[in-house]
Amino acid sequence: MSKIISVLNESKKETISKNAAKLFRKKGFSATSMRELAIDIGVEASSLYNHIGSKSELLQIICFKVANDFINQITELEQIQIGVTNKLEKIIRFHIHKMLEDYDMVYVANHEWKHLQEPFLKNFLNQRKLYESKLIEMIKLGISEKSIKKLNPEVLTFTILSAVRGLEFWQQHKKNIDIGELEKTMVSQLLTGIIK
Amino acid sequence: MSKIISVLNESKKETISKNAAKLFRKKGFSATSMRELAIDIGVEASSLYNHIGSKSELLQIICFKVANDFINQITELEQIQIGVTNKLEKIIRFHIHKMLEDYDMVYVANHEWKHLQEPFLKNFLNQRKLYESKLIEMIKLGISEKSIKKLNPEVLTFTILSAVRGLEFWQQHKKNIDIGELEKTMVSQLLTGIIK
DNA sequence: ATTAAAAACGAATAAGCGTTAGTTTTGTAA
DNA sequence: TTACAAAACTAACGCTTATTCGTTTTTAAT
Repeated sequence: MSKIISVLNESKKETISKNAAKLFRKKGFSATSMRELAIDIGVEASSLYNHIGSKSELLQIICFKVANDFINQITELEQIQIGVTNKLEKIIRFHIHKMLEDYDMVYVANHEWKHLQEPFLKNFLNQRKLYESKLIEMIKLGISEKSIKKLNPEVLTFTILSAVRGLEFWQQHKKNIDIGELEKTMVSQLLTGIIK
Repeated sequence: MSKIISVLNESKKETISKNAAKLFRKKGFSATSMRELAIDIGVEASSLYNHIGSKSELLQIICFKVANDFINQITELEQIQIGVTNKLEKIIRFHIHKMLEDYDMVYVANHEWKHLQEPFLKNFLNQRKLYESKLIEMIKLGISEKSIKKLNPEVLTFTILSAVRGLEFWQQHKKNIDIGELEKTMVSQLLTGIIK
């Protein structure tokens, strides 16, 4: 019928991936069919296979794109010579912006990674673990420098990660909550608490 | 072949539901087949339908069981005459214990509710919204009483909820992290922050 | 031992799935 | 205009899905 329409400088594979991310987020990976995806793009399901290898590949593209973005950011941040507290603030803000810019993909990477096939599943979990351990090390450093309270570093890390990964809620409250206020509140809450 | 084995005072429907929760958590609702569930229970798939109405009903049972538990807890808490800060601490601890006791069900209610069919989907989201708004009201009260910092109450609420909903991580770190330490750390972190 | 209900079974159904094959259309460059 | 490649199409494959049906087995009470 029609052709796959890509915006400037975007490959057809990218177009398909972004549409897939939208559907995977809304309906879940397993509950999304290639025929649905095809309808959204305006093409027959079989035509998609001129551009992609499999449904599973789409999930891989999404998950590893997100994983790489976060790994790259925290790796850059490790080089910079600023205090641990400042680094944590930057990480929180990065998560907020990422969730704003690439909502579908970040959501899918957070929620649908379990449907990755081996060896990609193991690979993804390693990336995730790497990110977590970098963050844990940061917090341990902060504790030894006495800028962070002496509490369990793993729990501190996972609580921050859970909080920022849960930023999906913000998509439903976009209209009522300004992003600047969102950032300010979350940074303040996670770093200095909520009690006066 | 064999029969569905139920432990004391547990109906067969409950046995099936708990096994379903375990599978839904591990593989997701859509990726779990009734045949797999039947194998886990030790029976043919068709036999399950002597006890349940549909696969969808299993998800309903799980989601609303969890929703009711949380609604009941916060409703009880509303009656009690203690400070807002104390209430928040109790809520955080309740989430931790719930995640410990009913991990599979809580996980499924948090992650697989989108596969509920109408009108159950709307109903569930209403329950969720009710819970959230009760929590928001609590925090607003705390702000007006000046026991809580004057920050956006919705963001404060969703950050706390995200943090406690993300408690799944703890299941993978059971061995390394004591539950008492977990509670102490999270309560301290969410209420008074991490910066010294 | 007889009977009735509960719960198991195997087989079948219709629908949907990801994917492939073969063919036709479309776009592009010579 | 011709030729070639890219990308669309239709049709079909083999498989899995939730669920239903009719029947048989098991359980429990008389």
